[in-house]
Amino acid sequence: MSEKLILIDGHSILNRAFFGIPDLTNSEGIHTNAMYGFLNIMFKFIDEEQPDYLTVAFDVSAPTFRHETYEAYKGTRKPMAPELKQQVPLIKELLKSMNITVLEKAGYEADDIIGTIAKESAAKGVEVSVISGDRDLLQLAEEHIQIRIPKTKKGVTEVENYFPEDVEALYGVTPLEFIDMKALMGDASDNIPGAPGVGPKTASAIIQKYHSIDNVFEHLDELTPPKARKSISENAEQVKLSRFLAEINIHVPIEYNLESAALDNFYNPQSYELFKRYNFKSMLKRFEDVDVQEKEPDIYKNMAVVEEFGRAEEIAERAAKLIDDKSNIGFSLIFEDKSIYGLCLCFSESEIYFMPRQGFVTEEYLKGILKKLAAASSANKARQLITANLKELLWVFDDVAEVCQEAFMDVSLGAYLINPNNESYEPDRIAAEYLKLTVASKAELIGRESLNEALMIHCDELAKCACIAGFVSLKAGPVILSELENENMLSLFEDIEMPLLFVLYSMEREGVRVDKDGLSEYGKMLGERIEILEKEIYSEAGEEFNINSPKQLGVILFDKMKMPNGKKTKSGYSTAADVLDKLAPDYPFVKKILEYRQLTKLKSTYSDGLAVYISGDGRIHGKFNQTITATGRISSTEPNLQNIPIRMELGKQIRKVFIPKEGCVFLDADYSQIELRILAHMSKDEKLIEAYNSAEDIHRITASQVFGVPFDEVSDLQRRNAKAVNFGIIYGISSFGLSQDLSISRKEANDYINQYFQTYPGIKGYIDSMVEDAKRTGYSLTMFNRRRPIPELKSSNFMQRSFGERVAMNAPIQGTAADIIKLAMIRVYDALKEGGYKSRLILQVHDELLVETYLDELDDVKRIVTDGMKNAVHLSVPLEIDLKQGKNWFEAH
DNA sequence: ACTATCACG
DNA sequence: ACGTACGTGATAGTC
Repeated sequence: MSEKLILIDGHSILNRAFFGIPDLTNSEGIHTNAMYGFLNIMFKFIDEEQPDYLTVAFDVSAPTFRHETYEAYKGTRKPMAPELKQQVPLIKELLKSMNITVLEKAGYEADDIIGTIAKESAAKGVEVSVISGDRDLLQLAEEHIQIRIPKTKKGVTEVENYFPEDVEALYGVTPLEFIDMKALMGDASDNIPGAPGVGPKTASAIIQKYHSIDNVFEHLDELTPPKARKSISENAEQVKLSRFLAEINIHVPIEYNLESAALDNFYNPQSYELFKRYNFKSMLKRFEDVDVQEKEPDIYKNMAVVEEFGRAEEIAERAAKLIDDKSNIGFSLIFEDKSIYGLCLCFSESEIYFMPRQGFVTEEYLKGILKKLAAASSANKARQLITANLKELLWVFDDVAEVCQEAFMDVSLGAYLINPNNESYEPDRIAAEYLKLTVASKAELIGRESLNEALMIHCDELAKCACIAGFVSLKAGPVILSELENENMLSLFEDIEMPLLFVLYSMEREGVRVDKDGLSEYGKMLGERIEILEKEIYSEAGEEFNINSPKQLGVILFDKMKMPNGKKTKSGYSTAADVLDKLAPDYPFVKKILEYRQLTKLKSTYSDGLAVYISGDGRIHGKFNQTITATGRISSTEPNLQNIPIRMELGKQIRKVFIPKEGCVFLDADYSQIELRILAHMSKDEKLIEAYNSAEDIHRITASQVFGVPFDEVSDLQRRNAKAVNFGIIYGISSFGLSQDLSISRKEANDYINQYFQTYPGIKGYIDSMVEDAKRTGYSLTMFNRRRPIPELKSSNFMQRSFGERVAMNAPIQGTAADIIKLAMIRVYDALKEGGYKSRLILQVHDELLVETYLDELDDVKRIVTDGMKNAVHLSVPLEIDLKQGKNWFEAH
């Protein structure tokens, strides 16, 4: 069995990966997609071929040229995108850390190095695979050298393999003749000019006949077709130059020791660090068998699992003393549902204690320790108890935490404020970002087993997990706080987000009552209608198919029934509602599809979907997530209670099953056009401010002013258009988007926008300055200093950059609205608590609050909600709300 | 795991 | 010339 060598054309594969993989960024903002794609391709070939040797060749970054005129060609090349450029040195570093031979040589291209080594090695009897993204290298193919070109099609990587016979089969010429062929046909991607007008077909035919460029020139007179003859003779110099450029130099004077390119210890602590840093999660499992954990901090060495009750007592005492001394304590709880499995208290790097529940150390005991510390720290108002994901663990605290709010600091929440774009704010991510420390994630330590099982199997892992969280919280807490202070976000953190955490917890705990029977009846009704529709659809289609499958539906509509293509295609036909809407007037069948879609959506997502979340108390306790959105809004999951139907009549009916408990009514209040009012305020446009101060109907008055008609004479169409422009402004206006929304031409849309800006000159200036500021600083800011970094603004990609600009216009407005309703929620929550009311805030839907209100408190609560919302902040326009009450959510909204 | 679709603000 | 409105989450189908 002969030995195997894989040679990789570094830049070519990196380039392919860059354009083939969507943009990825790690927590430091480093782009990683090209590296990720490169490694994927590399691993694929290594896994498949199991080579003995591996070498990657790169061009030297300084421009190299072999010929005077060559410089000119290079010069016309587009500069490399900065997102790709920054990854070039990083991938080299990464490969070197894996002990992979990386070659580059000034004055020579990667092609030349690869050619030289491939020929040399093949001569020694080694089987060589050359991996490249383009076909330049086909000329190297010979008996023991194959060229392998990976191509990504529809997400699947296919490889084209070329031995000499494959080259001949495809081009009709030998690999060496391929050079001559290329000299004629040129190669735009490699800046080889060739003879204009001569394409692959002609070039192949000519070379098949004459075999070389020299011979071509000798027989120039007899060359056919005449067009090619003319082009080649007129561009003789250029063709000769092309011949020169196309040929790979296989005599590069480079020292290459095959033995040192042997595969050796890819997976080591150093490369592990880099894989973690770049967040190549799926590849980390390749490190499994290797002991790479050594480089982790001394957390494990310094942690102590406390087995004796007496020792636990000492630690509790020491903790109390530290709180008195105004020191911080990092802590974490291991818990599931409401039961505690252990508590970690971390006082310093060398004092990390984990107290598992056992013997005299009962759940109550552990809870008691925390409660005492919370009470003491609360009195200091110093947020000395630091942890991650505080809201989740409030469930095991009973109500104590709520009265000790100022005892706590949540590092996850702080890290979210500093950069809300991150995927998660778990301890491992916080350690990486703020402590430059690699620690194991919870998933790595205990996987996705339930804690009960984890406890039996990996007690150690559980302790490690707790200690990491405690340690990271203690260490990262002050770092995050000082960062918040530097960015003037301390007030946002302490006065809005931390208090809100307790409000959200209370809302989760209260939940919302749902009429289970009503819900199942609603589902049954839907089911019956779905069944009828289904039969009709099958009979009209002439066959049974899965209506829910866009693929199958597309075939039925556009192939079988020959409806005009909605043209929107990506992986087949688009069957989205806006496409079907256009077909519906002409095809009753499409109307049925749309209705079927609507009904099945309601049944699966809402009727059946909600039912499984009703708990024993007859209520749904959804989660309100505080660290998800980039703009500062909260999000709702398990289930999502922020997208319960309301726009369509049938869907809206489901709100009738959301009911208050006995003796209560729902009080529902929503802000009226809060985002537009914020726009008026922040832009300081006097005309807009005056408009909103004088009228209720914002869209109508906008129409009146923009189109210059009296308020009472605004037509419905004018109002609709004005409304669309208003929304457009908030979303980050573009004539295309507006034209799409209103189904008008881009030009008309542009006219509307210009008219709007003319009417309100302050708005134009405002949104321009928002974009400008964001471009300068790299982030946008809300009224309350909430920031959103917008890295897209620096992108070299037009589409991404435009997206960044729209985000820069939208984020301050949407974010300020989020700030304001958060303030309102805190005000309402505090007022209810301080007044000793039993009524509770239970839902928030971005600009709407729902309060389960006791009848005897109704008047007071109305006042509290109205005041809490309207006076959350004072803008230069009033904040109006619509307040309604009802015996269910349908009535109340 | 990813895509298409659709529910809400 | 590029190809789009901003922000979310759940479900079903497909790979």
